[in-house]
Amino acid sequence: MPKKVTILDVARLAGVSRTTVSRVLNQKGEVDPATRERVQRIIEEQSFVPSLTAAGLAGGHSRLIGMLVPTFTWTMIPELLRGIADVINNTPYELVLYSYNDEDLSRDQSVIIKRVMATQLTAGILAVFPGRISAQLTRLYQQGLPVVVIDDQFDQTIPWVHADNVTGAYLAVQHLIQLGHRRIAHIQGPPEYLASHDRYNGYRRALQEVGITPDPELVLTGDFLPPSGRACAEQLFVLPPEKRPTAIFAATDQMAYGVLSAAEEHGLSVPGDVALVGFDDDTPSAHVRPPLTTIRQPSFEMGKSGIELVLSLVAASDEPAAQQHSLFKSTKDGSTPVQPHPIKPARIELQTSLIVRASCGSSYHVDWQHSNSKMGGTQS
Amino acid sequence: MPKKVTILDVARLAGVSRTTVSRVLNQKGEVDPATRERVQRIIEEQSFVPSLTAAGLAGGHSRLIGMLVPTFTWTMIPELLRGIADVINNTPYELVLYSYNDEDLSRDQSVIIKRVMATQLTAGILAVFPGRISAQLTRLYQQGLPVVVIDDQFDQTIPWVHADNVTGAYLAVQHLIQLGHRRIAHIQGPPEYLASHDRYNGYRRALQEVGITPDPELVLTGDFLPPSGRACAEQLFVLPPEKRPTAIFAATDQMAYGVLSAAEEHGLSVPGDVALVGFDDDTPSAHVRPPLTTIRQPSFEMGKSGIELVLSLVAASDEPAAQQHSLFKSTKDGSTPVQPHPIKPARIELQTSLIVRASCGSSYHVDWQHSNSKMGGTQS
DNA sequence: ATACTTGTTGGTAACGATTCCGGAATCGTT
DNA sequence: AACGATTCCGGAATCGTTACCAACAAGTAT
Repeated sequence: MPKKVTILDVARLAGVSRTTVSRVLNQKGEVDPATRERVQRIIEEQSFVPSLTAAGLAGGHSRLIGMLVPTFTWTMIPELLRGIADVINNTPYELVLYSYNDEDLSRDQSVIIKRVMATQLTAGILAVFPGRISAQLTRLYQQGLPVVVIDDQFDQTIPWVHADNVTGAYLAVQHLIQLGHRRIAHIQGPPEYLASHDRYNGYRRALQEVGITPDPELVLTGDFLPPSGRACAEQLFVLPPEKRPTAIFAATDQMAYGVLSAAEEHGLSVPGDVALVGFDDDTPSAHVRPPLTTIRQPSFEMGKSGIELVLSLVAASDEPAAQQHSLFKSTKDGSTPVQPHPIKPARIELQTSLIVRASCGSSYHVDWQHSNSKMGGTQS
Repeated sequence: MPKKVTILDVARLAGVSRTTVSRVLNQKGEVDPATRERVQRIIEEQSFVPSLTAAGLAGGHSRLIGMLVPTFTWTMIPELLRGIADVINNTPYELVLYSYNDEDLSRDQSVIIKRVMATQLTAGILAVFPGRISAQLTRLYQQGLPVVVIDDQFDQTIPWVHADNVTGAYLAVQHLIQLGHRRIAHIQGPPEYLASHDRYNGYRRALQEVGITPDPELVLTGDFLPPSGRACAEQLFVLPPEKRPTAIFAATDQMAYGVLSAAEEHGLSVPGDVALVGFDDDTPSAHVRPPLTTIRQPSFEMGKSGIELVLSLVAASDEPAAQQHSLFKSTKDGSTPVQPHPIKPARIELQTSLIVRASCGSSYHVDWQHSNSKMGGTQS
């Protein structure tokens, strides 16, 4: 049980001043290789870890990255977290979790943002699927706080990381077209999320490419969850036979599960009577009956890229401290000019890939290798 | 954009010293109602929020709660987080996320613990499904850090919150027995997790209660995930007919999905040829074919109770600051005596409930209402 | 040899809040 | 009118670290 060893203790043991220890800690300034070595050994021996708290206070910058996560349960969040943790664990940074309820929009949103702002606790923000909240994030970003958004953004200002939803949806629908389907329905997600639009657009593009005009009657809106998928499917199944779709592209696997239930109830076979393709490649999708053809997103990589981007922005706003400081040292001469990020918005787009299983009625031999994916592959 | 208002600014505006402001902030000491009022108004006007960093440094205690989460994807984690966030959002505390990889045990474990210890960043720890790491947590707890464990603990020292896995499993198996099954197999989880043992014990108990001796050949071990469930099921399905089980109780829904796959491949019908019951009530379980009978855990409540317990422990170790301080003020007179928590270990057990669907072959009318659950109920 | 770099190091003042302790104001008693 | 008690408030030290600036040694140019 280490009895709280401080930087001063290390300094004493190494026979130097705490300034020097601090220097080797932050690899700033010149330190004689010999002393650096010595200090580092002592640090190791004492298993000394500088107090984040004190460092934050003194240095004016914190080692904490805020992570905004909606309580709304996206299935890919756990995988995303894995990617994020993977990176964070190799840095001196820690994650602060801000969870907010995306449902009751009015209250929670500004409260959370205020909390993030006010405590001045974090050096940067990684927002996962911000949905409606993303407007508020823009404000934060413009005030100089490094912010990165994962997967959801309408205006084009904040750095972001996202999967190529358009192409993913395009691949899915193209696949159905190649299997001979012409009346293809789409169950889209709520309009608050960019992903909903992107997937819809991919759907449109694939149809239009082969000269099919999208039929508005075949495009329904769900909320990403199974019950809504079931409800939409029921609407489709009661259409007169000539108007009924022969295939359905659901914007999430979860909604596809709902479609499966509805089909069973209506005595329709999948893929015999209707083909079905989902989106997300949730774990259970390989195990439902029939196994679900779907689009896989590189969740792990998205998390990884996202946090790396935040970290690089934070680092960048530390280096050119000269100008950036104007943000915090409120000069007495009146208004402190807000200094936006000089870095151009970084956008990282990751690729999606088609996973062919039984629910689309494919013989598993369709030529889909020309997809732009590196991860393609049928799985058990 | 608040230009970083400090406690000193508030003090000036209110015409008092920062000491007084601090007092109204922490409701310590006596402050004249009038001045308190005035100060509070200024605080409100300036939307001043004290810096957690500075407060932590000065006060010796932090407003951060560490949350240990394995990267291993438990399906109930999102729901658990919701419960935790729900509570935290109404307190001045924030969550720090420590994610660790439960797979490569040797390295990550001590690293994480060291990190938690060393940075002295958090006032308490909430550990979710710690599995193998739980021994290390005991050490932390004994050193005086408030620690609460959710769902996993072998020695009986740390406060914990858990679902009643034994009774859950008991209910599941009892239900199968009531349906007439006698040869009931169990696919259990890895021995590192307490839940695996508990569920196995519930299984045993239900069998023994009706005079059936558990057949070791019918108890297999998986790793909670679908492929392992499939592998175990295959082992069972190749048994000679007279030894083959007529029902399977899988320790997780995910493994049950694997069983479903295996059954299909072997041309066995569920529940016709084998009945199946899972555990966890994952979202997709209502949508697989056939819908899965399972045991539901109150994940949300578990999260809620867990964080509340941590918070109360933290509060308790703040109040009687006198003795507790001996922990941190390492006296010169030699060894600092370690002061264990005076509070008796709190244990909170939440109830589980049987969700009857089609996979067990029940007609949905079995009398299972005598379960100890308040949440019972068949769902679509 | 002197002055001037260059490279290293130490001293000291922040950072923003809490906490201990002593002093002033208020009040009721004798 | 004076006194202690009680309430309320301010001064100054402190937490562990970083930032800034001055100081010192050694090496090089003059």
